Amino acid sequence: MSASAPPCRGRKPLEQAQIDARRAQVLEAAADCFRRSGFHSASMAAISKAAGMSTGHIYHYFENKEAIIAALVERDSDELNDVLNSFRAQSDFLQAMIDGVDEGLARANRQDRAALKMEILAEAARNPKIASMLRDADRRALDGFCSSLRAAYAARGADDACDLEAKVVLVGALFNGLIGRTVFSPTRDCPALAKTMRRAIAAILSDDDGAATAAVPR
Amino acid sequence: MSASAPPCRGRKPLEQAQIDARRAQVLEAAADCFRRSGFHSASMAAISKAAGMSTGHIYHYFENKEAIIAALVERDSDELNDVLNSFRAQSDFLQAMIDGVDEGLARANRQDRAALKMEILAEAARNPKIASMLRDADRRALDGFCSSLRAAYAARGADDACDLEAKVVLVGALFNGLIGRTVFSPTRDCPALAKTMRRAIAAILSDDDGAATAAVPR
Amino acid sequence: MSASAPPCRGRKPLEQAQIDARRAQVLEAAADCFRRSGFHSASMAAISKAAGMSTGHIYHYFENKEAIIAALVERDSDELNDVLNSFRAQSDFLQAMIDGVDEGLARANRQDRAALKMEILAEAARNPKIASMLRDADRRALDGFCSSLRAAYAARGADDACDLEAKVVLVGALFNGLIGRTVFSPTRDCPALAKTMRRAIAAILSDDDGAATAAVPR
Amino acid sequence: MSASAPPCRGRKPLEQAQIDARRAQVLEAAADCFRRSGFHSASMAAISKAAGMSTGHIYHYFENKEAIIAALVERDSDELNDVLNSFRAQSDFLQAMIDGVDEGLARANRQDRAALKMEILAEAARNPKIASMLRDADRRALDGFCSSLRAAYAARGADDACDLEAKVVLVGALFNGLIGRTVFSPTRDCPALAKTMRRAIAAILSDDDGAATAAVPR
DNA sequence: GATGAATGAGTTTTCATTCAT
DNA sequence: TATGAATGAAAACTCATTCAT
Repeated sequence: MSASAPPCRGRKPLEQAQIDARRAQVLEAAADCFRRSGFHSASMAAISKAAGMSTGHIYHYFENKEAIIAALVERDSDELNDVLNSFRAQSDFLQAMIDGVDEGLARANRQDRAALKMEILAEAARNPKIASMLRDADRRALDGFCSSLRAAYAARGADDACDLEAKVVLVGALFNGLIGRTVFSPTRDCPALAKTMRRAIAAILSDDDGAATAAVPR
Repeated sequence: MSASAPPCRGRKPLEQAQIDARRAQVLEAAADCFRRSGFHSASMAAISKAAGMSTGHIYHYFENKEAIIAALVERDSDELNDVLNSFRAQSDFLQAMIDGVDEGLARANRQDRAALKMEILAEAARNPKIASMLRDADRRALDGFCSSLRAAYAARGADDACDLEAKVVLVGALFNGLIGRTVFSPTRDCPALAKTMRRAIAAILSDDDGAATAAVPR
Repeated sequence: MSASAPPCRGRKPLEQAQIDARRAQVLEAAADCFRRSGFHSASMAAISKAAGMSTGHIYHYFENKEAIIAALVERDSDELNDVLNSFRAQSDFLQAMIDGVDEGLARANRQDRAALKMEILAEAARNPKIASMLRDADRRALDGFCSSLRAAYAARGADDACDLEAKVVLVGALFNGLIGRTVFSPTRDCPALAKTMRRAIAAILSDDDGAATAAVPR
Repeated sequence: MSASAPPCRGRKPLEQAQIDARRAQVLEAAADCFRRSGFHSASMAAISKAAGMSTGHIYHYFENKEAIIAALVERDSDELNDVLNSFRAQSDFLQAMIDGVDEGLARANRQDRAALKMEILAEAARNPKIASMLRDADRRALDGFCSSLRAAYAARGADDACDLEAKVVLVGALFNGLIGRTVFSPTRDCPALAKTMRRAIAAILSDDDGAATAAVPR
């Protein structure tokens, strides 16, 4: 009400920054609700309450509930790109991936993130639009990792590594599989896990695909 | 479908076998609906229609919707045990795990199974009862794999392998991570993936935790 | 079907006595259920369980749920007649009514009877058929009491008492009002109540309607 | 009906008065439905239709159906207090009670009130929450009448009347018993009843508990 | 006579969405 | 911009009743 007092700038439409802030505010609230109740059991009333605004007003920022879900999925998908970029910023991309294990595990182990991730995957299984978003984000991340990896192998003088995409997919799967566990059984901090994980990643990324590797260990 | 009960309205007290068949019939229908729409968007009306019986009648076999979900989760949780047993039936447990990769990938890649799995994990994130069921099943499977693995290592004359549980968890994560991908991007049949997967599993299960392994692949 | 088997006493239709016994069995069970849950919240399933027979079978003895209710109302309505007859069996009808206070209070104070009575009255308010049954029973009881009272007054040499029906109605109201209390607040055994009650009934039944009686006591 | 709120869809935050009016509107509609069909057979759809609003909207004003019932019971319970207060406003409390007979009979004889009252008593028999509400209201009314009566007796120079509560209970029972009759047989206006009623009440409230009173009327 | 599986309409309640203010 | 009252179409679940056996 009195909040609409003009800053001398008249009754101009809220600047884009304002709008973005509001959207972020809703998104944050929605993420909380969705984590707790899932996409479909979280009511718009609950979201609006958590966001500190009226139900009706949310519809100024999002066309409907599905749009909120989509925006959240988008936001979540961006995160992997951040990780990619942080690896790229380091001198040795390969080593960065292995060194990133500890932080990766810590992320995988956060209940709230895990819950939302599972919610998103479940939604993707039934909502083609969401599936498509995930597919695109996945494509981008895969390409990014592959190109950086290719460069890393080259710098190391290795042959152009074969089956790069399969490698990246598997490293990703390792983390995502752990995220899945988190929802029912958060892993306590575990050095053994990190160590074994590093070894697994190293094995996946290594390029010597000698026949022996498929044999039983020792 | 596979229901051996004729669709006629039998009235003599159903024998247990009959009852079980009916329950399975409902479960099958429910799984279908849940895959398509998720636990909470699939209506009892849809399930009953798919099961070929009236809404009301479903409640003769399941106390409520949640009970159907729980039964499905139970059924799904049993599957890993079947895998464990099939490995145990083979002469070399370690090799069996590695040889099982192809079949495992095939399983992981089935859309319908993946969708239901994600639905279950998402539900676990918000429903403590479901989480607890998963936790129990996970515990049982983990214990089973660990004890068989321990025996396998001993037979091979290896030291008592350290961090066994971490190893098993990671191998599981690898598959579950791939299942997660399946919902948005089913992997076409891919020999490279299988090969890399075998190498990864071998590396995880191998017991030489030399410091070198944590280093970047040559 | 086979019920039409001819005599020889073999598969004869159940004797009337049998049928009556079954009906009574159902009625007893239904009364219990109705007391606990009311006419409309008590399910046929609950009644059949309490009666120790299948739901379907109840419909051999009663056309439908309403018929059970009606039969119960009928049964309940007969009770007042029993009281009337017990009074008539005594030498002094008037005195019998006053002496009956203690037993009457005891009856009025039984939770189960009170609950059913209120259920019946509530039902009568919405179900004309039940209302009509109550009206008829009430008419019969009223007439019975009035005629016995008239005889009693005559024997006592009193004038033909005026407003007999009003008197009887009021005595009845006294008891029924107490029954109403019982559902929320069963009166502990209370000599004061009985004493006051006797005085009230005596006053009601006494015929000297001197102007003074309408005045304030003392 | 008496709702002062125009049927237009106002959207500014309703003031308390508005809210109260809406609640009253729902209550009025519900009372009508309950009288006709009873608490459990009256559907929320019927109530909302009678109240002129959508089913969903009723839940803005009442948490659920039981809350509506409870509110109605509360409202009904308040009425006896009004009667008490009107008696207290008169110069002679005892006389007021006796003079109040005509109005009391008129009240007792209204079909709609009687139906609702029986519904409430029946509900109390199975719903402890309602029973408790009735118990509390009864307690308050009893205490109120007793204290006023005690004062009246004292003013009159009578001994402290004994068994006051029993007296009040019986006077109440007299009226409530008549209300019970009303549902199946509304008493036509009847001077004889009123006269006898006054005599009964006078007898109940009078304090001379001579042994003679328990004897048969001359 | 006796059973209880089966039906499907009906119940209460929730919720995304709209829109007058 | 912001509100929240209002809608009405589901949803899960219950239940009287039927009827093949």
